Amino acid sequence: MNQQTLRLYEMKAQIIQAVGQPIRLAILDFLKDGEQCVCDIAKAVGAERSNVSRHLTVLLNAGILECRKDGLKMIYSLRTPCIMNFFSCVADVLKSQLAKNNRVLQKL
Amino acid sequence: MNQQTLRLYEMKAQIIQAVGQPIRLAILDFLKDGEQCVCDIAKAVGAERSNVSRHLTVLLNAGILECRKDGLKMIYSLRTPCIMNFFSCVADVLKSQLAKNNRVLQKL
DNA sequence: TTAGTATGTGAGCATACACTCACAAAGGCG
DNA sequence: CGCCTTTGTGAGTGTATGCTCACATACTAA
Repeated sequence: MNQQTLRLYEMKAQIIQAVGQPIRLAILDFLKDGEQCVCDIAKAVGAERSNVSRHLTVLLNAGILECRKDGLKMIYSLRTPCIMNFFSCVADVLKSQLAKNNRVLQKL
Repeated sequence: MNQQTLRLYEMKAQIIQAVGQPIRLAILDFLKDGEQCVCDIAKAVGAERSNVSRHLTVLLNAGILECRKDGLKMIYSLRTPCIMNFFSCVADVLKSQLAKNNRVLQKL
């Protein structure tokens, strides 16, 4: 694997990793219906404001979110809504995984 | 966010997180063309055998890979090839991100 | 059986990550 | 102006992650 290929994998991994965290998944799920400010996001996902702020920074740096300032508030929104396609893929894997577990359970 | 919803996000996050690592991305990319044994995977991605073995365990636990034993060798393969749909989504985000960076660069 | 190969795993280490607390900056409102 | 709200960030902490080395296990072949 050459240096350039590795770099590409690293960039892709950064994006995927940004999505692979429960609270950040909840944030994306909450934002799929439209832009929201930090305090409302924090209420929706049930986490500390400062913590949510950091999670938003991660998603911002990964290029998944964008934000604009509106008076006191910072409004965050999905920059690439295609990111939501992720979730159907993940749901497929999850279903397949649970189905396998069920097969194992039934053999007990 | 109730306990059940949180649990669902955690399960999804586990799957996504399993994919969000450069070497594991390389492994999946290598396996998309067919099953392979550990030593060949290690050669392909250019990492230590023991390290590759652990990465394979992560992907196995996430339900993304499956394996079978063939004599001395353990043969790994994609269990849910739909996982490859991930990558086109990621590529979209990456392109969009690079395009934005280019626009910023041109303003300098 | 003995030697060699493929694989997985315990131990240890360095780093990254998620979280909380406290505080500072920016803006709205009396 | 002073006070409150919203947001981001530095510092500290505990845990998770990725990696390597050494070793044990399982199987093949002479």
